[in-house]
Amino acid sequence: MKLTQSTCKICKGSESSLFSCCTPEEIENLNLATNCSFYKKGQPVFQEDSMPVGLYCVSEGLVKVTKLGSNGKEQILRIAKPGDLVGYKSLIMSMRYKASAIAIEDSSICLIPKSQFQELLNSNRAFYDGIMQLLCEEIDSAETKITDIAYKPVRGRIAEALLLLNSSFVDKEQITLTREDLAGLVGTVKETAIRIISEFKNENLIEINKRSIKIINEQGLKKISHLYD
Amino acid sequence: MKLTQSTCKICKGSESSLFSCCTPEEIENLNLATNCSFYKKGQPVFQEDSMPVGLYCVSEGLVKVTKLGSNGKEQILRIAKPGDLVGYKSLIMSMRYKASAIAIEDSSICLIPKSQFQELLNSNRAFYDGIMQLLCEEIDSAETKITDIAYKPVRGRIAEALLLLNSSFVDKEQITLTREDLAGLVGTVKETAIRIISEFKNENLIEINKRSIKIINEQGLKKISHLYD
DNA sequence: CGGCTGATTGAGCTATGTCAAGGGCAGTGG
DNA sequence: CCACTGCCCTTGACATAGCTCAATCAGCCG
Repeated sequence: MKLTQSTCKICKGSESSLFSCCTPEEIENLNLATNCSFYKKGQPVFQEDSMPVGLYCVSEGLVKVTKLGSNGKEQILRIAKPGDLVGYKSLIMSMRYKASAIAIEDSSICLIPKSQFQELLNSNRAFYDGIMQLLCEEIDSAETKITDIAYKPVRGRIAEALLLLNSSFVDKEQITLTREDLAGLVGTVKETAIRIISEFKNENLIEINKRSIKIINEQGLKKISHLYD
Repeated sequence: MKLTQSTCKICKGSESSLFSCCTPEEIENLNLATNCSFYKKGQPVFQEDSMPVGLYCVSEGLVKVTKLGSNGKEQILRIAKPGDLVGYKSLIMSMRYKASAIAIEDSSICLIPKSQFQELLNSNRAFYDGIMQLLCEEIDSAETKITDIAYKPVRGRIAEALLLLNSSFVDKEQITLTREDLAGLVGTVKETAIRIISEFKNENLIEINKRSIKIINEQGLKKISHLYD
């Protein structure tokens, strides 16, 4: 994978990015202060219980945000893709991270220093509002996840996760997560995830090349995912 | 239960309340616009999928915020006690409620009209910051809940829930939730919750008078709750 | 070629859900 | 004051989804 030197303009470009509400000068300031680095697949960006020093913005690659559960299993809370911010909650609360972030692909990730972030928060109301929206969305998805994990069978959760992954990463059309990460995402173990994936394959809902999964019957998966609503 | 006519001063009094960062005039304005009503146990305050008209503030009583899961089981996302706000997320996002709120005790609940809420949000930075803190805390607790439900056995989750309930409702020292609500809180079914509660009773961790639960060995429960971390 | 990482598959086991049948207590109405 | 009714709570018996453990396989890289 080739990694270009990132600038915040790139992220501003992505329509989903929060930086779209920043002025050119603000972006320029960010650029000056911001520190982009490269993370190899598997490398941690930050760790649960450490203190945040700034806000991370994924420029290229993919990052999983995980929390350690009982018996050491890891629950994936969300997966951040280019343009996504990571670690803002702990930064806002000025508390230790309650989760870890780990690159699951070779990634380029920028660090916006805490001071810059706070300045933006203070000076740019739209930015502040945007962060608030992000927080609200995160609550929504967390609450949905709670309800799913509590009552929806693994089969339904995997179907749902595949659909979600597919819709978020439209560009690539292939889901390349490790089976173990997929399991962590829906709160089950590797083996169970694998079994269900092969069921889906046998039912012609998905195709598998090498490790990566391609959805070929979206409707079917949707039906399975909502079977129990 | 006797319900007095509420004023926002009451909520302002509770140190946890967000209104403590409001000026006396702001409080006075709220009082004028705010509309307090009484809800009988079991009565809905608002329903999933309806549009928010304002912010609810629990003055007396207890309210559960629930989401319907697969097969119609209800997951309790949180329980709001006097001084707590309910329904701010959907209000901020201007979206339909993603959860319902139901009184689980006879309650007195005030409705702050949407316009008032937004005005406060716009004019009082401390209030805005406070809401943001609330959102962050909610994410934290939701993410913890996800991880717990995914990997911690019911026994541990019930112990945890009892401890949490106990610490939030210090004044009453007794947990009076229905077994079914307790089950909904930790994502299991009534029968399982009941069985585990009787185990706890047999192990002298809790006492039961009538339906209500009193913790008599906090350390023991903590140990069970963290057995699997 | 050997070693490593991840994917698979099989065989059991167990926690937890489901179904069904009481039991107790509180409020209501005669 | 008693019987009735409607909540909850409780317990037992049983079924099964999903977890654990263990063995094997397949691709990949040095």
